[in-house]
Amino acid sequence: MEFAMDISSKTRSVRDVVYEKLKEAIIVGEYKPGFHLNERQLAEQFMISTTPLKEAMRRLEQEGLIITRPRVGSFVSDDVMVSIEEINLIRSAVEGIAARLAATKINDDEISQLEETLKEMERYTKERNPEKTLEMNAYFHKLIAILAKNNYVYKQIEAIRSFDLGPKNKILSNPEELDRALREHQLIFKMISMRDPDGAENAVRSHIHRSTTFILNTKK
Amino acid sequence: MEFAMDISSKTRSVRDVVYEKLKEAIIVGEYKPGFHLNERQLAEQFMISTTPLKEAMRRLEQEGLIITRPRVGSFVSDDVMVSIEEINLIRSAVEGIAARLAATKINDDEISQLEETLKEMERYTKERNPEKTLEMNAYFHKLIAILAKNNYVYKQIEAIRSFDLGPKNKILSNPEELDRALREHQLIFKMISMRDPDGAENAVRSHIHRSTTFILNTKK
DNA sequence: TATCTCAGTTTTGTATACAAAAGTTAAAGG
DNA sequence: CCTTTAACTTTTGTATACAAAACTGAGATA
Repeated sequence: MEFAMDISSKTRSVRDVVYEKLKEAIIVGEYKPGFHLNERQLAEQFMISTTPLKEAMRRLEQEGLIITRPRVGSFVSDDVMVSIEEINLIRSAVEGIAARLAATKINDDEISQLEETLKEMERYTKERNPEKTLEMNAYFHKLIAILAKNNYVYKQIEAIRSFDLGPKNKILSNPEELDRALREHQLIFKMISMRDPDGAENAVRSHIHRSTTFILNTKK
Repeated sequence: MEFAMDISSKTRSVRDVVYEKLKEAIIVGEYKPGFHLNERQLAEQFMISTTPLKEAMRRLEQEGLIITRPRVGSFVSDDVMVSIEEINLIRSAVEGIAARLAATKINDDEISQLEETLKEMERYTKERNPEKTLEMNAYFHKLIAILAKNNYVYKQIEAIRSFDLGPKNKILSNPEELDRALREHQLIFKMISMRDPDGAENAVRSHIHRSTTFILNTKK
């Protein structure tokens, strides 16, 4: 399976690596809200200079994960720990727009490509292979983001997805959930291939919303 | 050269100023899609070093406005010129979520604050003062973004809003449009103050959507 | 006691130097 | 004539040095 828009494999510059490390550390709570990300200290820890560190921090700042007070320092944002529910609200909204755009722009070749992905997902779901199914699940969503043909939308979705670091996968591996998700993905595909923007947006929104509430309810 | 003077502002750092300058230049089309943002060349033009320039570029990269190929350069993204329609789709989706969150979190003091803003907008609308009305319009939307109490959402909305640089204001100064917008804002306020998340989200979405199509239809 | 001042410390902001990768061109070899 | 290769050029990536703003705290003063 080749990923059409894989940007990360070859570009492993220091600034990218440290960006990912810092982001993960913030999201998993290793750096707690309010924590001072001391430039020199971090540079020493990572054994790098401040230049790539600064570049990574500007990206985190742009995402709202850290707040920088000039000449004082960068601090982990107080409301990084927005609930999974809120993050997924935004995700469902933006991915919904992606589906809408994809429905208006998709061509026949791309419909085949999307269908191929769906078929593969169906196969893995019937084989009860949760790992592969979830992998195809992620790719299906990513493909829609690509088919929106709007780099801004794509970037936003990737940024939001990187917040997912929890034990989500175990929950979603529930067989009934996999079947439900498959049916919803089939609906999404149908709407996009029919070039129905409203239908596509709604299908994605309700899918993400339902799947999120499922996770929340299962957790407790 | 012509940019150098503006950097004298002491309150903001060079990296922030140059970020805004570059962003505006990209949005208004001064730097066209595919244009190579040469680090050293730009640094010379702005009469600054490459460090703050790099930091600004990482923010633009994070936003998807430029694409950086390692050791090659940063280039204005090919699809920066997404139509005003697409930008506003995303905006309506994210501001819709902001309204939803605001409806679930708002307290009585904040309802008064929002009402105050609305009343001021009513006054200016009745006085037929388009400039002030639009100013309050912007503030009303911003206040909702703040009341969502989610820094991520706030940041996204601010980032999207910065794309607005067109002759939008003239179109929106149409008296009928101002009246229509006022009624819609009243509905939005009502929904949020009633703590109705669905109603609030729908009200914002349809308001932004209608107002956008009005602009598009008026333009031609 | 409370507040103001000012020097000392901390921390980031910016500039510059150098290293390394990618791109380019032209000559050599088939 | 086309392809390969290797030197050369261009451009970014990273490290380091220094400047400047913000914070801190002790001592003076009202």
